[in-house]
Amino acid sequence: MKIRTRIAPSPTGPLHMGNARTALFSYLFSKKEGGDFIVRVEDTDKERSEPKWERDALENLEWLGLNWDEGPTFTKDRGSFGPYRQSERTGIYKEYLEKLLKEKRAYWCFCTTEELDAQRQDLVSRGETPRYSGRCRGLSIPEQEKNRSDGKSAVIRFVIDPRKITFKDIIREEVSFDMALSGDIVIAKNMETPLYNFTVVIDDELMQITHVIRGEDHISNTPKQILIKEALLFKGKIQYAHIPLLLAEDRTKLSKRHGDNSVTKFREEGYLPEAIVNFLVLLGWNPGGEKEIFTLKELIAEFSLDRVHKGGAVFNLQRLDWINGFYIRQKNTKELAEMIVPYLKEAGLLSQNGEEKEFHLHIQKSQPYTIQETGEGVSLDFLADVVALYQERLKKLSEITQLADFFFTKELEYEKELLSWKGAENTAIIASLGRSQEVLSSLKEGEWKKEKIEEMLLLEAEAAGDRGSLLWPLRVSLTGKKASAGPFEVAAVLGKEKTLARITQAQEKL
RNA sequence: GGCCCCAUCGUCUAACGGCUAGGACACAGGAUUCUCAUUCCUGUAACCGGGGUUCAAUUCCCCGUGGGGCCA
Repeated sequence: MKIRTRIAPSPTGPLHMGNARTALFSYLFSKKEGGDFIVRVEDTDKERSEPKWERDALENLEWLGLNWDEGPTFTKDRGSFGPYRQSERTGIYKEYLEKLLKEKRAYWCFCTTEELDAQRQDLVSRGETPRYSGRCRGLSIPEQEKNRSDGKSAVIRFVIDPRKITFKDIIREEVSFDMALSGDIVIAKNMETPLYNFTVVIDDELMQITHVIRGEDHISNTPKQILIKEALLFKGKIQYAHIPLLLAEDRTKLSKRHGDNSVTKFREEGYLPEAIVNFLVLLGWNPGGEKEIFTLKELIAEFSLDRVHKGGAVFNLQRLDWINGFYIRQKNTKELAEMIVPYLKEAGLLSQNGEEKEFHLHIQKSQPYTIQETGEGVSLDFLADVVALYQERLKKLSEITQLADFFFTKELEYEKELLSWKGAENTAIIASLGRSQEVLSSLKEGEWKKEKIEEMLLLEAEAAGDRGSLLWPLRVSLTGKKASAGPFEVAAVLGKEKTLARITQAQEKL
């Protein structure tokens, strides 16, 4: 039988990292077994569900590379299991609701909030578990009908069989719950508004889901769902795997309370999808060996639920940063150049031809970008040269604007004291910059290459005895920064004219 | 409060009765170096506690303790 797993995001907010990890585990498990991965949108909560959040979920799953075989916007084959939005399945749920009602496995409950509170208080005061008393269960169908036609507000409750339910969890072995401790649960607000524990059972059955892989926070819902499934006489065999939770620094479940953990936010900050996938999969799963860098493809081959942990895992940003930096270093610079364009644009450093003002129009095709401040046209190759200098320094793409802004500005702003190497006086600095200028001026246009620049400057620097006395002021004059890429490569990318101009500007500051 | 789950360095984890308890991130030191980063060395750092079982327990069992989740 074909393995079928699903991820069931509810579009009431952005897809977050916890959802993404659950989706990843589900995806990897099904793909490893040659099965199908399904996206089902759980949008029964009409007030809080919004199309934009569905879009957010689908876009991010796609961005992470977790391509689904069936889902609301795409279906591989005939799509006989759709629709994939719960809001489009109310007719289906209604049938099953009617069936349960007719067979008295469910009933209308007319208890008011006040009455329920009172019942609860009573049980608590006697030291018992607060749960629904079952008061409305005895109502005959005509009584129920009468109450309803009287317009009394009501919900539909499912009769919980007070048995011990034991199920096998792939990760936790046997788990059991004594359902005698649970009252009858609400499965629908009305015929058109079924609730989670009910819809999930129907959808998993009808969509022929074989493995439910979800967060541990759902483990206590499982016995309820099993009871509903039995009441509906569903035949599908479902295996459960409750994966450990993603935790924040304070070791509680990662949530909005801990800040924005949406996938979109990480994407916008410049985390790479392969880094996020690699990072998330190692939270709760380990491959057995000491290898820790994995592509999605490798993960499909190696993933196994047997090696999933039971305890929750803290979401450790430093480790994500390290993995992300690693993947950034693997990219070729052309690719990276394209990836940093949005950040440079966002920061107002760069614009793209044809997108804005008409003064861009005369710029050549080979120079599709324009430096905002100077109006100069630049090529992708130029951006590749820039990003190459910072490739090994980037933890995330967004950092490029802070690190390499000096390539995109007319005037550098920095304190003149920064030019001083080991407390050197102004006259010494001016002289040092003068020597750099002299050396660099002597280079012909064709010689303006990093290697040649380095060779010539190093010669001069060695003569000075202390390299820093020459190189530090030079580097600061070009970048305006305490920390940056080296002066040779910066000069090479900057070009002769700008390099010399910046050295002069530095001297004038002193 | 009830039920359920969990427990190895700060963090992610390896170990499936016998090892100086391994790796990675982070941190500290060093090498390279004008700075930062990369890279390469080195170091600090963990078996929650108590009982069993066993020749031998991080590992198996029980009880605590601690943490978490769900329901209310």
